[in-house]
Amino acid sequence: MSNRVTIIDVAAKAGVAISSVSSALNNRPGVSEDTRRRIVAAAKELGFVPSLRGRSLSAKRAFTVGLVVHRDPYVLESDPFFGSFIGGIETVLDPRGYALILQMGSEPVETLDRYRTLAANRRVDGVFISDLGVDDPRVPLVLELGLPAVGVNADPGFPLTAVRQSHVEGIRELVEHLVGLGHTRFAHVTGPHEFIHAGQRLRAWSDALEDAGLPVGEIVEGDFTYDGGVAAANGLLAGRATRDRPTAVMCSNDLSAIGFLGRAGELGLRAPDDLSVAGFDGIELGTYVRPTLTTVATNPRLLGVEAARLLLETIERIDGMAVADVDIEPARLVVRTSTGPAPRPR
Amino acid sequence: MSNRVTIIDVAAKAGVAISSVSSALNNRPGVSEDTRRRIVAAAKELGFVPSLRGRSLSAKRAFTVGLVVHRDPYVLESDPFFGSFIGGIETVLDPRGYALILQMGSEPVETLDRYRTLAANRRVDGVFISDLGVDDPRVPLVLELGLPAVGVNADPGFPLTAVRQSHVEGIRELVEHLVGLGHTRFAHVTGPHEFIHAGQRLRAWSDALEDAGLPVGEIVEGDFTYDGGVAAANGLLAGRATRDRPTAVMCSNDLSAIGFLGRAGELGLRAPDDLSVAGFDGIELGTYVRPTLTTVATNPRLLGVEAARLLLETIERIDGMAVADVDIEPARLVVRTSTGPAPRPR
DNA sequence: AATTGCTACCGAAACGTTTCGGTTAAAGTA
DNA sequence: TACTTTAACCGAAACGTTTCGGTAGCAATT
Repeated sequence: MSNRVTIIDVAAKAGVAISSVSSALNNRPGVSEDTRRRIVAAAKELGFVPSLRGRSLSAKRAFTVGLVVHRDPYVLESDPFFGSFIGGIETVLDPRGYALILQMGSEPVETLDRYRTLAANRRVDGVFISDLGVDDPRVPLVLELGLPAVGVNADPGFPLTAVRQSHVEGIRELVEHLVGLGHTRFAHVTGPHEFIHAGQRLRAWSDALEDAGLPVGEIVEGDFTYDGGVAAANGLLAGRATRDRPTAVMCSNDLSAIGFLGRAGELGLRAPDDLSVAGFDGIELGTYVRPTLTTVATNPRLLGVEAARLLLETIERIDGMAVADVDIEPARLVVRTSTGPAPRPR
Repeated sequence: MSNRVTIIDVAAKAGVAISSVSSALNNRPGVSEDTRRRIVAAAKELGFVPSLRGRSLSAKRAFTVGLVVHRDPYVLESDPFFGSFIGGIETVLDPRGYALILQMGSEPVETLDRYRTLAANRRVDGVFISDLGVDDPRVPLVLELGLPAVGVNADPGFPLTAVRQSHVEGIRELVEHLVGLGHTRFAHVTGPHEFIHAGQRLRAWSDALEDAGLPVGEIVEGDFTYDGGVAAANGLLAGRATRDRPTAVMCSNDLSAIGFLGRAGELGLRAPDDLSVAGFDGIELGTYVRPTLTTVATNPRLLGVEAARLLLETIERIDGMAVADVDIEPARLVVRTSTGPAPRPR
């Protein structure tokens, strides 16, 4: 209601030109220490906060970055990734005067349109691209739009700056863990094949098993949901003789592993005695369910922190040079109680 | 890179003044149908999109609203509310040219600061206030700041516009359901007492039982987490004689109910035979766990839709009049398999 | 004493809209 | 014909910054 105090008010109060106020408050040279102090005092006294709108127009920047998530509502609901990822982003954005615009598109096309509008009216200075798909259309789009962007967990050769957390070490550790426990019959429940990280996890799993000289075993496609884990358990376990069942199963994420375990229990198969099951993600829920879930724990918060850092760097880059990728520490195996020695053949 | 096309370019192309372009494109009167068509054609041909920044400065509006969530990371992680709530908000915001700024504060004080900064540099035109606490400090803050705001599931007498989904019908239905099954020993696991909705649910539960002429039974404080449910089960079930245990338990949310059920199972108590357990929320996970979870299903998406509608109405209100509250259809009982007939005393 | 160089400061333009008062020309009235 | 009304259109101000070119004043140089 009371009209906002502007730079003009500060200039009047300090008895200087508005350009001097601007210079003083932004630590630009060309203003004496004396008047700088006077200006700062006046600004403080008046409670001056520079208008983002004025600054935006002048600087040709929105001081805002965007995240468009495109997921099934349910997957999003129960996915711990975004909460922490966004939390991490925030810790970087906030002190630097940026804010995050979040949009959701259920359909991929819809998502693309969101990016387009975001770019068209310059609502954001840059965007995050998470949940990368194979041949993700958002990549050529942001390139065409000239919109600064950072990819999350991109494959090598990604044409934009990317932040990554390697899956391979942790999954290799998991395989070694299972092999060490004497398992020989493996299975892998993937995520939807259109996401590149589903493929990355499968590949790490297969490679590690091959390197160990063991058969890769069965591979069934899941969908990252609890129900997908249930379905996979039905396919891999139900109505099979003991000797035909895998004894060590990795699910592509924790939620589906928990679903898998639940269904296995109903079928009379208890982990870790009858079979071993591991997930991927490291969600908190995995520490509460029984058996507690062996998993490969990622760090979405740190991923968010680094992604935000990279994006701001890309945006504020004066020259057109690309910003170097960042790899955070790899995801690591966390052994809990859902994995154990391979059952003795009787 | 190619410089953005502005209203000036459109005016030049159409051979009119920029004010005419503005009038034409915003459907203001004072421009003939003929030139309007010419202007629209020119704008389209040039691919003109009005600059949000220019518009913002001129209109003294950010065309942005804010949501600041303040929750434990873990609660947020596994809480299905925000995904759907935000999804609902988006469907309203997007067609009206608004966007959502999401911020997270883990500490309550931090959250307050976020609101303050958001308001100070006028980054948003209004905010949502969700997860209302008792004597929530955000309420006096936004009132003091003159920041348009909408509260979610506020108690009666709330000084701001609010959107609500009543709990009482659904919880009453739940009580009737349990009473009809012959239960007589009840217990309730609350949410953290600092949230008003935890109190609202408890009150509805107690009132319904009282109205049925039955003892309210034990009440233990939970925290909305899986682990909180586990702890509550320990307190209510472990080491007790059958006749001292409650046979019907409502947990204040689904996640803690699932934790409760998990721990009960470990203690050798199976739902629905040995006891009945119900939750509140209606999360998808409840349909997958065994037994499937009886619950009172809310509609966070619709809540988001209506909250956004109300907020935009409040913002665009010319007169200072308050916008009327909205009540969406009450949360309803969904009976699944975690509740059943009271166990026969032997 | 005249010239140069530098610092501190100022004024105005630019960013891209919307809005408001004013001007023109056509149409209507006496 | 002379006057008023009205619609269509225009120009400029306003929104609140930053930036850039310019000027005044002073010390240093010749």
